Amino acid sequence: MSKRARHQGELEHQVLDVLWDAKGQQLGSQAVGALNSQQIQAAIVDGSDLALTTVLTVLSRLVDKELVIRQAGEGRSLLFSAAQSREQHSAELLLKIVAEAGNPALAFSHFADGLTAEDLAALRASLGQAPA
Amino acid sequence: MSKRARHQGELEHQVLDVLWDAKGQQLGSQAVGALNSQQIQAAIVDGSDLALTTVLTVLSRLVDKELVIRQAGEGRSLLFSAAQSREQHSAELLLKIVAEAGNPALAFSHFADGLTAEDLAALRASLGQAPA
DNA sequence: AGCCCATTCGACATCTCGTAGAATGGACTC
DNA sequence: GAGTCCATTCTACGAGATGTCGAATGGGCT
Repeated sequence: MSKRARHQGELEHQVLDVLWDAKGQQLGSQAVGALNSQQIQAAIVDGSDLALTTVLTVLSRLVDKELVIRQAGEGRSLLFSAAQSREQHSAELLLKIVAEAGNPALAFSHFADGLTAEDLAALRASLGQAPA
Repeated sequence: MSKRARHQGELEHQVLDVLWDAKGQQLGSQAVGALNSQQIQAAIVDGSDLALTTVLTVLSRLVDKELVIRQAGEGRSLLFSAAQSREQHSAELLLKIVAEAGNPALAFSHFADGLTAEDLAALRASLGQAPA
């Protein structure tokens, strides 16, 4: 049964990725990127086919963490969708780290040093500064 | 014995904090903020006194993660020090998140929205001096 | 009512982390 | 050189998080 597994949180992350991608390309349906369990199962790139129950277990754990929203769909099926966009989630993590940083200013300077020119420009832009 | 503990990674974080503080106030000794196990044990604010072996176990785990550096000290004692400053560590985490963010620009704008005015100013300042 | 299938429950394995006693080994003493 | 002392290392166990499912449930449909 147990198939030498991925790193910690890997599967949960993969599921979130699927949901985030779905949310990203919403086609107009009012249900923003909501997918059912089999669609999620199918979308997980992981070579080995995971049991549907495995996907569902992960999904319910993500719901507990409030990272995924579960809503009723057609018949007795359920639809899952990411609670936030991938970027909102990233921003939340970013903020959490800044909150724990002893000296934000110093952390920011190291951070800026490590960013690519492209990302740096994007950051400046989002801060409302002229890019140059 | 087991004192139903802290959250995940709490102790490791406390130990890192001690080491980071030590690194911050280096007094001139060439050994940059290096402390021995008992100094670290004593510095951990945690009300309950942890066994020295507990501190050592955590320390070796941190060494494995390359977050702490272990060097020989007086006699058979060992000295431990943080591999990076608290802020460098924060910056690394920040960069890792940005690397995983699908759309950095979008993530940055959400990030900026959540920052306090103070942190926002600090971020602007650190970007201001960045090379173009 | 009976069958089907989506969902939920319950389980077990592994890994991480907290926590620490027992064992080991080098340094120092006599 | 043997004995002692103490820092370090080994080994271990409990709990929580996560991966992974098979079995049990339950609602809807024929």
